[in-house]
Amino acid sequence: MKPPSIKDIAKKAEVSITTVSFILNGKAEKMRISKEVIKRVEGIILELGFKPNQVARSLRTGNTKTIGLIVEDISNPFFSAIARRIEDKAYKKGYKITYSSTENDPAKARDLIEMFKSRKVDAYIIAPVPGIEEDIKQLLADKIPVVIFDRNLPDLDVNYVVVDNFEGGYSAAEFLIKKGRKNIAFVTVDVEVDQINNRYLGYEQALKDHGIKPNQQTLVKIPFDSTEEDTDQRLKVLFDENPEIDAVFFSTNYLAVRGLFFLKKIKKPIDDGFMIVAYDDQDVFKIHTPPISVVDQPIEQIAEKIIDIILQELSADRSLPQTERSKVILPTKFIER
Amino acid sequence: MKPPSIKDIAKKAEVSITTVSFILNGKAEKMRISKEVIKRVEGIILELGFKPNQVARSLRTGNTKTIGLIVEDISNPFFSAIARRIEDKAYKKGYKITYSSTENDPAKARDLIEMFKSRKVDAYIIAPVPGIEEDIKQLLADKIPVVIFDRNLPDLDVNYVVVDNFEGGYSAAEFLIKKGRKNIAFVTVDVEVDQINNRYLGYEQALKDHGIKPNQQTLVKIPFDSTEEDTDQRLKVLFDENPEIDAVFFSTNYLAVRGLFFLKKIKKPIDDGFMIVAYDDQDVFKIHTPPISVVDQPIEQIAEKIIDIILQELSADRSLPQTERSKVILPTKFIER
DNA sequence: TTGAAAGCGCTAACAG
DNA sequence: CTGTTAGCGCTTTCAA
Repeated sequence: MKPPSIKDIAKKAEVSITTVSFILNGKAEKMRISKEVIKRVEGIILELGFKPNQVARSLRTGNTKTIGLIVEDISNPFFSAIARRIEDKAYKKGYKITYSSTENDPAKARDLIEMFKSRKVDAYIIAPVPGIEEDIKQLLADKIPVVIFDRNLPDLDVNYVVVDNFEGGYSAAEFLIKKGRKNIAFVTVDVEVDQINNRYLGYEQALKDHGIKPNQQTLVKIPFDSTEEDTDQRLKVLFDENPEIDAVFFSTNYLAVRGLFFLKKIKKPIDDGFMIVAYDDQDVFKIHTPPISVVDQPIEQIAEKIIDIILQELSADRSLPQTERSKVILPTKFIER
Repeated sequence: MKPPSIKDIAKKAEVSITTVSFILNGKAEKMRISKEVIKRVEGIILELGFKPNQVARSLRTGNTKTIGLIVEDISNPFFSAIARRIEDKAYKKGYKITYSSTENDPAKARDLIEMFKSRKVDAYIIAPVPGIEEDIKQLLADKIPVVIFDRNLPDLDVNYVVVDNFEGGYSAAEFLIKKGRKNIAFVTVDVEVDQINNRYLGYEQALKDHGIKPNQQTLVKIPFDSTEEDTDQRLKVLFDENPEIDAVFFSTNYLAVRGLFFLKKIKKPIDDGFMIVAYDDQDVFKIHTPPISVVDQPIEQIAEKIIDIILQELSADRSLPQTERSKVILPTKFIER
């Protein structure tokens, strides 16, 4: 009942296992193995339903045809959409994806990288949390392909695919300003990551460029692991203490969603007198009444770029001198609704 | 620069690799290896940052500590939410998840199972498509733990975790009937899977129990790979040809979302004269104006059950006679909004 | 209490 | 053109 091994095939076909191996790996031609032998062996392979044991192959060749995907939370639509597309393209090249969620916890992220390492994944796609620079550096030193995305780690020379978050923040704030908003609150997550910071900086710059002084009172940082109640509470404080707020810019998709729930709960209407802008486009924002304007990230392109870089590095000759790292910055698109 | 192997550790510690292996696997006690040796070896392991090569270990032991997750589409919130929870519990037991999306394509599903097989994943969690019964049977014959979820394959004796879809369909239809609806359309996906069928049967039964004759004119089956335009077109036909419709029951989350977009586009108001019910709860339905009533599936419980069954089978002694398969049917909850 | 050695299934260098 | 053989890194039996 055990699956057949290459040995069984060889025995049944009355050839050596080398021959079978060559046929398996498409090297039959090059080795000038006779047509008949190939035919016979292939027949037996089919007949016995033989599938090479990938684990043994991996041990021997050192590659697992597996890519490790490390994100913040696979159930976040942004990440699951990326995961979906990456999987698709990788599958076509014979790669599988194994994923893990960090929950923004550097210790967990580090642990995940360790697990992936011991499992010998061929390449890493990481939405990094601060504090894992060293681990990534280690990967790089070992010449393992790595692409980071969503957030950049500025002091690391590594492939990355990000969007222009500064521009994203700027465009959102500018839109609100042009709509006559004077007191635009900024609600964000309490994690010091590059992409979030840049969204804020863009927002700040837009205010300054239009002669508005950023108000620290209306800058709210919500802990990543905050409960719904806690988030609501913080938003309540924001609005209670700053009744003059006439717009809110949410720096992440899930905070915007929570914000919408909160506003609904307190029955604060979103209308000409009070506007909302979110980051990332999702069905929720399109379908909301009124629809919510968003800074849209080109998810498809992001995924495409990531997997392109990975596959290209995977197929490159590692002994050659390292080519330039890919640094991709994609534009965001402001969608007015 | 190559990572240290067990051999390196042994050499440096001046013991045999057997000793190191025993220490690594917590068998030091049982083998009565001296405290000092253990200390010394552990020190060196830490010092060299040695991590056992999981691939080699897998080849030897035959298990990979990896669970294969096969779903319809990882970017569907229902599946990504399940994926998230499964990952979490599996991680705590030292298991990793590798996922794949079938897109409801039996050929792809079969291919995925093959890939997972050759990669020797220890267990399978599958949201099955019709047509892969044989492959699953094969897995079962090989005594590999399998749990299917979301949909059941009625002729297979396999562990499953599903919700009571009949009841779900019934409750939704009954709700609409009690709200005075007379012409309730049923919009569903064109895939003959058990769970979708049962949703329909529940709906049908509810109508019959209340003396309403199901109308085949208002039963729409939309191909799984339908484009947005095509879906819209089919919905348009539904409404154009059946102006008497006063409610729609969407049998899947994504169809309901598309439906909401369509209704918005044609400006058909959802109000006392026209109601919508969806399957699966999502932010979109909560936040919609008016909010949409849904048949809620207990995602957390589903994930929990799945992983419990898997871990339990994984830890069970395979040589023992197969215990009863777990057949879990969880109730749905109708949420009136 | 520890070590030697076989072998998991496969690839590939080398020999014929 | 095909076969022999040496490992990849680890676990585990058996012996000492």
